[in-house]
Amino acid sequence: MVNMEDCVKSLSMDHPLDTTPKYSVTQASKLVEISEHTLRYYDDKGLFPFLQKNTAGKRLFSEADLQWAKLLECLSNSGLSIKEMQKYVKLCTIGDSTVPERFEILKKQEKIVKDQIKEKKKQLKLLQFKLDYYEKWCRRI
Amino acid sequence: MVNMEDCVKSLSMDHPLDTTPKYSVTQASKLVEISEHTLRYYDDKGLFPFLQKNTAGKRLFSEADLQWAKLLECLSNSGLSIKEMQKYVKLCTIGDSTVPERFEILKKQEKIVKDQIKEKKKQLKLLQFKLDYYEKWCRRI
DNA sequence: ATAAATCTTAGAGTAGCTCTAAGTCAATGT
DNA sequence: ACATTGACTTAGAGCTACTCTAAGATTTAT
Repeated sequence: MVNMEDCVKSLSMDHPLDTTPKYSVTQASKLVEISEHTLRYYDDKGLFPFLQKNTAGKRLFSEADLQWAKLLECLSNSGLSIKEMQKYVKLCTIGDSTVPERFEILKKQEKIVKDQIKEKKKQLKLLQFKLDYYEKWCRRI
Repeated sequence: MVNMEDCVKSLSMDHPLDTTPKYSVTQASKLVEISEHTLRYYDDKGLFPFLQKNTAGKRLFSEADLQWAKLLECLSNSGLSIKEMQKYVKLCTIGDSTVPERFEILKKQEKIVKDQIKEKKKQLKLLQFKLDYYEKWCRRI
């Protein structure tokens, strides 16, 4: 069994990983720029396996949880579904034996993001072509 | 009042614009790589203002419609909502007087796509950092 | 101690597809 | 000529990932 630190330590380059509960959902939301709704939604879906709650049931995010949130956002934005993220979380909680499988998941996402960048560049070109056309049209009047 | 050609001619760089109805929804879908469902959905939403139907009510896409579909896809992928696309379509059908407004819409989308590319690059970096970490971990075993 | 702020949950609402079902129509085989 | 096939139509249901709302609990400020 593995802990939060193992899951996210690759994200903490310079700072030692801090798992002490510190931030309310509102504070966390502001720090990671993800809506409170989404943070709660992700937690409800089990995507914060190490998130703590105080006696009153309030969520308390640590620095490590914030880093983890950033990874979730990255995976989601690159097209991973909630279900697939749940699977990834599960693999993380199982432990080191799942590293190769986790590697494959991220490798696949890496390719997807690369393709997305290519697509975005195409979109940009198309928009700029139209803008250029409109600009010329305006000058010709 | 403006026609289909005006709306999409900036997209037809080398080829003369062809507005003759040619392709069924299935054929069009394959050509532009957008699902039949989505093409019908966009048409139902009024996003193909010049799309023709034959006597039996079947949609017939011209080359110009295919180019237009590509633009719709681009706008959608860059984050424009259906409502905003409907507005853009409306401006196109009104005519030349709306070119400045259309320009502003596309200019805004250009900025958005540029930001999206930056975001994607950040995501890629994060994934590659994790991949690198996993790789090192595997070798260390 | 009362009011305001901040949190909780369950569940409804939304956007943009995505799919299904039931029916229409043209082309082809017998 | 007529049935079958297959590609199309529509209306509307279903899905995903949020996004918001309402009702209630707890903390904080006066």
